[in-house]
Amino acid sequence: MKTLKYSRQRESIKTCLMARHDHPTADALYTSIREEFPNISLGTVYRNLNLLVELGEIQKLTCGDGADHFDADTSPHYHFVCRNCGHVYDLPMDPMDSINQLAQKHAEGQVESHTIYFYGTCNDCLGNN
Amino acid sequence: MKTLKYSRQRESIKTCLMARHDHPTADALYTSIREEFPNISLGTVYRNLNLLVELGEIQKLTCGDGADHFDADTSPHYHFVCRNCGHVYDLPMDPMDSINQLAQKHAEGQVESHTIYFYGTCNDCLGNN
DNA sequence: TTATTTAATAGTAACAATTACTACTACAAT
DNA sequence: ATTGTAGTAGTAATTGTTACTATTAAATAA
Repeated sequence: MKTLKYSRQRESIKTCLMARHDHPTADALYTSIREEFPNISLGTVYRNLNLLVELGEIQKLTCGDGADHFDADTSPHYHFVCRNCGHVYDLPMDPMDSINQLAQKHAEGQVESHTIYFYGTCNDCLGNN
Repeated sequence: MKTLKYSRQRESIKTCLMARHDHPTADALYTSIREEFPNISLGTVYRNLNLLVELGEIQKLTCGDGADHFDADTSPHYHFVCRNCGHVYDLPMDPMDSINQLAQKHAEGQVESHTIYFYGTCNDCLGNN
């Protein structure tokens, strides 16, 4: 079995992700971490992000804009994606666990979880701010 | 303004997509279309799939497995994705339009639509079949 | 029908996001 | 200290997708 070994880079990746709430892509995170670790490798960022996802310490968001985004908040919650600027916002609404049962009635298999992405235009892009 | 011109390739792409219900990727569709058009180009498949999406004649599914999938059924409906084999199944359940209003209460912008993907293990992978 | 215009194509190159590889480094358990 | 192994930087390779270019073919007009 492989024992996990401490690394400053991984710590920094997680700390940095926890500090921001804009659900950055691997590349965006890479850019901000380079301020602290000027010669960190993009591969290191990807590898550790995936490792942290496997450990259940962060979660990956695939909202359909090409690149995956990452979120340090692992509690089940939904996201609102602006079709105009691509910004991803947390949606502080209760998770609807009941819809799994709803889906289960029609599914050809065992339903375990679900993801929801809401799409629209954010206040910034609407000029309401 | 650009007028749309008929092409056998596009027709075949749409016909082929309508004939199957396994939500193929562009590459999978490319493979089956090559039986009829042995020298069709993968770029042609991508270009026409995206064009058909823009025209609203098909829809694109981004279920998080890397490649986009395509669905000739444009009516709003949800999908069940097997985490084991990657298969994508239609979920014949009513669309829950009301959850847009729910999300709207907490969203920092104008909510227009949503997507839901249910994840789990399909009957084939469970051995229930 | 032929000629003309222009969208669509095949083939290939380019691209972006991500992963794999390799030699080297650093942690940690003898 | 030595040694085993996880982690790293740097780079190459892969994958999914889009862009480019010369050519083909569909629609329109003569």
